[in-house]
Amino acid sequence: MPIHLFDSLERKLKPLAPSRADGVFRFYNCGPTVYAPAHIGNFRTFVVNDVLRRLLELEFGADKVKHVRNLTDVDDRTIGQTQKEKRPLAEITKKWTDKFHADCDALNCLRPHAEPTATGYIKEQVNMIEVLMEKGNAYRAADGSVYFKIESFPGYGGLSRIKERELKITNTVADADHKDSVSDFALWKAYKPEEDGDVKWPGPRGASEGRPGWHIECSAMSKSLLGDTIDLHSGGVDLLFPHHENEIAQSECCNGTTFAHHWYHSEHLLVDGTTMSKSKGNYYTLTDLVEKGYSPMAVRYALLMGHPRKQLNFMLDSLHSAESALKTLKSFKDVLADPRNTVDGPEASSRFDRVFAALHDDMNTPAALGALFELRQEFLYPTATSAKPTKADVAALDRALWAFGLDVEGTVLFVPAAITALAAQRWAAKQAKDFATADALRKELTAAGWSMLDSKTDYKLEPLKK
RNA sequence: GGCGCGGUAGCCAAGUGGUAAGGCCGAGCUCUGCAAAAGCUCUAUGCGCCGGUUCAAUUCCGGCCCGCGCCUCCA
Repeated sequence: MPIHLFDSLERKLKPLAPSRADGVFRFYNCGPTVYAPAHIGNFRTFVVNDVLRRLLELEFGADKVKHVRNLTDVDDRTIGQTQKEKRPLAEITKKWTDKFHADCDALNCLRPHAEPTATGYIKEQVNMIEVLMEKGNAYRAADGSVYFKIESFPGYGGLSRIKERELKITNTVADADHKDSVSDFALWKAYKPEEDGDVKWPGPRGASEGRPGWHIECSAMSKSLLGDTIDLHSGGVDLLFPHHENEIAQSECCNGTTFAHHWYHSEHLLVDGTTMSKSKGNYYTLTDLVEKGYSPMAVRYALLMGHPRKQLNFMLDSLHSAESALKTLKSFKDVLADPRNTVDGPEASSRFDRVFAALHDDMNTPAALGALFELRQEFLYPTATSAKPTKADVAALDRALWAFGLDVEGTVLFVPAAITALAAQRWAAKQAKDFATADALRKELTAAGWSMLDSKTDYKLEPLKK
C-alpha cells in the first residue's frame, strides 16, 4: 500500500509518488529559526517529518529520497537577538544551529540531505525577486523595499482559502507603511540602521540594500536544491498562512509552474491543554525535559502518541507513559532477538504489515503503535493459531522501530552527580550487607526524587514516578 | 466576527452503521534482604447533551453545550 498523506491544498488523502523520471521523491520541510532553542512543539513537526522521511526511504529506497530542511538565520527575530545580545548575527545563529542539531540527534532524527541557510542563498533570493519585479508581480516601495503584489496572482489564497475568510482588522498590519495593499508582503526589506545593525546585502536591481523577507528564502532554496516543482512541501499548520500561501505565490509567478504537488501540515502541540508560552510556565525545550530526568527518546515517543494532524496535548505524565512503553518495547525486542524464541519460517514477514498500513494511512502513528503492541502480545504468547516469530519477523520488528525512529536501546538519562554518588555509596553498603545504611541511603534518594533499581550484579537509576 | 479542529475509561489515545485498538496508571498474583524491575491476569453495557434517520449509531443528519487553534512574519 502506497503512502497516503493528507494534502492541505486539495484537502484529501493523496498517494505519495515521485513525479520525475529519475524516481527521486523530493520534499522540503520548513525548518527552525535559529535565534533561541527550539521547543518541543517545534520538534513535533520535525519528528513527524522524520518519520515521513523514513517511510519514504523504506518505500522508494534510501537513495530515492531527497529531503531538504532550511535554517532561517536572518529575519526579524534573529536580528532582534543580535541587538539584544550585541553580538554578530553569525555567532548567534551558529550557537542555536548547533543546539538544534544536538537536539535533533538526541531525538534520533535523520539529518536532511541538505540544510540550506537563508544567508547562504541571498543571491538566489535576489534573482527571484528581480524576476518577479520584471514580470510585474512585485514592486519597489518608497523606502527601497520590495513587495509582492497579491493582486497579480489570481491563485492567491488557494491554500488558506483566504478569500473565504473575513480578516479581523488589527493594528499589526498598519506597519504596512509603504505597501500598495495591506495584504502585500515583503520580498525584500530595506536596511534600517537603527534596527538592523550591520546585517545587510546589496538588494535587487532598483531596490535598496537590505535583507530578504522571510517567505522568499524557502522559495529560492527549494528551487535551487530541488527544482521548480517539488513532490511535497511540509511544515507546521501555523505556516499554512501566510508563509506557505506566499511561497506558492512567489514561486509560481517566478517559475510559471506548479510549486509543490502536495502540501502537508502537522498540527500544534498543546501543553496542559493550551498553547505553550513562557508566561504560562508550560514552555519546554528538550533540555528542560532532560534535566527533569526524561530521556529524549521518551520525548520522541510522546510526540508520536497523537495523530500528527490533530492537536496533541502534552503533559509531563505523557513522558512517564512514554518511558514505560519504551521499556516494554525494548523487552519485546530483546525476547525476539533471542534465537531460542524464534522458529524457521519464510524469508519475508507480513505480520507487521498492519503497522505499516497504519503508518501509510496518513501517518497514523497512534494506531501504528497500537498495532505494534498487539503484535507483541501475539508474538510473545503464541496461541495454537498464531505462529511463533521467525527470523523475518525479528527483522520486521527492527524495520518498524526504525520507521518510528525509536531507538529502544539507548535510554540514556541525565543523572545529577550528587545522585550518582549516593547510589554508589548505597551499592557499596549493600554489597557489605550493611542493610541499615543501604536503606537510609535509599530514603535519601527517594527524597531527592530518584529510585534505585537493584539487580543481582548492577543497579539502575530512574526518576521517581509521581 | 471569520476559518478550522476536537469532546471516547483515572490519564493519553485509535477506531467503526452491527455492538469499543493500544499505551500509562491502578488492583491481584508470581518473584524478591528492602524497594523495585520483570512476567501473568483484570479494569468503558459505554464513546459531551438532546432529538432524528435506521432492523441497528459512539460511528450518518439536525440542534445545543464545552474546549482548543488560526486570522500577516509562531513548527
